[in-house]
Amino acid sequence: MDIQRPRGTRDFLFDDMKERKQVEDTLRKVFETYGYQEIKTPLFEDLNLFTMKSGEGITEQIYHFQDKGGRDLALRPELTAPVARLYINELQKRPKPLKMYYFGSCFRYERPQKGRWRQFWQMGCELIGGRSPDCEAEIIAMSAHCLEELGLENFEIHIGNLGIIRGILDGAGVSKEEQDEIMAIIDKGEINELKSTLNKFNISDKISKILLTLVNMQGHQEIIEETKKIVSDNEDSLKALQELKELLDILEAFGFYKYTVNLGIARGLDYYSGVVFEIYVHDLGAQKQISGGGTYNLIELFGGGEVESTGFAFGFDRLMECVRLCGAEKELPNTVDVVVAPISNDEKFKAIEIAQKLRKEGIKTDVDLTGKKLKKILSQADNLQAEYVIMVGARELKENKITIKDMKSGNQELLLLSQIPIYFEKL
RNA sequence: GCCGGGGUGGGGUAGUUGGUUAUCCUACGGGACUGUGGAUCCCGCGACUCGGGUUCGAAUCUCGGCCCCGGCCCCA
Repeated sequence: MDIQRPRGTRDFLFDDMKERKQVEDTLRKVFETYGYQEIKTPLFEDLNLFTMKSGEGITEQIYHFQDKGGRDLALRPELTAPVARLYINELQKRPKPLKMYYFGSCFRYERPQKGRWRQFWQMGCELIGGRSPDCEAEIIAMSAHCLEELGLENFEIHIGNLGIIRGILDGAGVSKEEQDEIMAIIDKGEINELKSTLNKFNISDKISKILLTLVNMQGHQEIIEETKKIVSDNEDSLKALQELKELLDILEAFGFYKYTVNLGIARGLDYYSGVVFEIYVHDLGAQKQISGGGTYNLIELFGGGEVESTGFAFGFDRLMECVRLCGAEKELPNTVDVVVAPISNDEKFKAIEIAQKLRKEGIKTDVDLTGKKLKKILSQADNLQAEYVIMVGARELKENKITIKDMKSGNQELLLLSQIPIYFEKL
């Protein structure tokens, strides 16, 4: 019987994992320099955690099941809700702001395609209990920092504030449900569908015109002034706009200018409330969004206190795709530094002894225990990109020596057993 | 869930107007070389995605499943 890997999942081989680990370590390092601490939540959670407030879209894509106790559980489709739950369960009384990051896989039952898998990894941060818009600026600047650290350049960071459009809709007396529907269509970017929906909800021509103008607003700081004129008679919108302006100013203090103000971004998940942002890499094709985030009020919805929180996550697999695409990969570390080669079976014990000494010094060492011929061992060592081979043979051992071969130059010399640690001090 | 393109040894491929034993490269194992790698030569290993149909005969035609790729929907 031939058992296949489930659809939409992947096996990662040695080099894949080396590359992924490098990217993971890079992000981890950046997050930690901003004072974020790692957390880990379960792979599955109570189904309600996700169905409650993540919006309709996501519930159809959830892997859910009942365990033997009849509990309705779900493989997590995202990590923001689990982190909010963790906060409410464990961290409510900690001093604020709380900065945390996570790295883990999520699951969605969807049709796989480029940049989309059924098991995928997210790496992101949540900043709970900070002040808006300062924490939003930090999060955005930090995500840009991550991308720069990875050597990526071809990304665009789009920033918007849902409060501007929500303010207009509130002012026009549009219900929460209708608003959500409208926001979903804006997120899609379907102008015609937006027009017909605005019509369907009997929204006045004047308001419709404002909305259609807003969703197309894209640019730099000048957008703020232009938008101010358009929404001048709506206080909530003006307030949201002012907040966005402040965010941009702070962002520039962080040293980041390469942003795009985009009032047309809405985010798929319903729990976002204020500032939202998305990062695109157009070369990726259809699944070009590598990150998204914003400010949300999940914690309140789950029965926690009234706490501002902002978060974002990288689609880790898409990030990997970018790194590959841009040729930004770093050199992969070698598998072993040294291979110890017993010339015959008689030297096997001695070879093991030498290998163990090296390993205890932290040197990546392989020792051949299969009784291969020296020729094969050298070939294998070459394949593993070992820097040195230590040949342990009867001739040398008679004088308490071994032969050490530098695999790059091909040079070799005799060494006393006692000198081996000294020889490798430089490694 | 929908549309389109695919699936041949471990990896990459040739072959598809149906017709002997399915091509080549590479990787791997062994040998030429009894203690010296990345070279050469020889030998070996190993595949038609799965199931049904048409046929004297199917990798090749046909139907369906599975999986992969690109796109839609949706999303990271």
